[in-house]
Amino acid sequence: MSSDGLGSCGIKQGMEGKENQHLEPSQVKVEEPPGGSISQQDSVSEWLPYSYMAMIQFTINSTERKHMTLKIIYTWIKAHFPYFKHMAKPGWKNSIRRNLSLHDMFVRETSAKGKVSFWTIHLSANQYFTLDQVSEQQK
Amino acid sequence: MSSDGLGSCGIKQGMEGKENQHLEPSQVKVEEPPGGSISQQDSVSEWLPYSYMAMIQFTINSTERKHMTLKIIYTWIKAHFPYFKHMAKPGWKNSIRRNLSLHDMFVRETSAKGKVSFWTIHLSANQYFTLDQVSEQQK
DNA sequence: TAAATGTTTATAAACATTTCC
DNA sequence: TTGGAAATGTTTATAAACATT
Ligand SMILES: [Mg+2]
Ligand SMILES: [Mg+2]
Repeated sequence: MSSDGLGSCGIKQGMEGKENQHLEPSQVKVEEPPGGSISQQDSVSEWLPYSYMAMIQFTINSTERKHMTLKIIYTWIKAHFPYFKHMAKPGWKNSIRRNLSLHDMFVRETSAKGKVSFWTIHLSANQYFTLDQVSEQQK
Repeated sequence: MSSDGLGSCGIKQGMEGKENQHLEPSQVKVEEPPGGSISQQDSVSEWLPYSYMAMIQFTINSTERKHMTLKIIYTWIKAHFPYFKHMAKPGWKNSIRRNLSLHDMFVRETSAKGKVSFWTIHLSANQYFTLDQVSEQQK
């Protein structure tokens, strides 16, 4: 029982609406690769791989200075989780912004000259989790 | 501009689903009173009258000891807001529980003998708003 | 003025814990 | 007393309204 709160979030995406609960197989498997069955990569990308809170921690902690603009957070997450290239709902950026605001651990700071704002992780809350660390634990 | 965060929440209920966006008038006005047009009371009850956070504050602050069990919170809210007699979605109790957990201002305490748990408002956060006070301001 | 960014609330749901029958 | 059902409690996702930059 890991208690770091960074496990996979377990919520299946893409067919949660009432109108989609009885999809035909043809509607489920779109663009199956010609090679054969669906790859592990694609299978995994059907799921939100971690909570947004966890993914934002991985993202910000991936940099030396532990701070990042919103735009770069979007970019990093899309680059590191296949889910956001194919399956993510259009609201995923909304969800990231909502998590940044909601959780006290994420703190917005403004650059010395003003203008640019960076998201950081509250010092006393940061356990410096990174995606590499957590992926390692799952082996 | 009131800044107490207790204003009406402004979210219209009952036809937000895609499948309900173009209701016929006959579906909108059910059980119109024989007297004529819809009464002010009924009109108001179509709307969530305050945020759940505000309503829970009114509820707990209505008692001398400023604490209340979940069951009584349900009862008080249903008794004081017509919305919860007619229009509320089935998930309204879920929303109350979620708000109690989510907001730090609501604190669960256990009775001396154990067993019963009461919800209270964090002392430093309680502004002792009551429904009467806020209704008065709207006149 | 428009788009991007930031904040807050509602709703549904998964899941855990506690209490009741 | 105990086992299962119901109630209670916690957390996350998603959509949306709205404010600010
Ligand atoms: Mg924050
Ligand atoms: Mg609380």
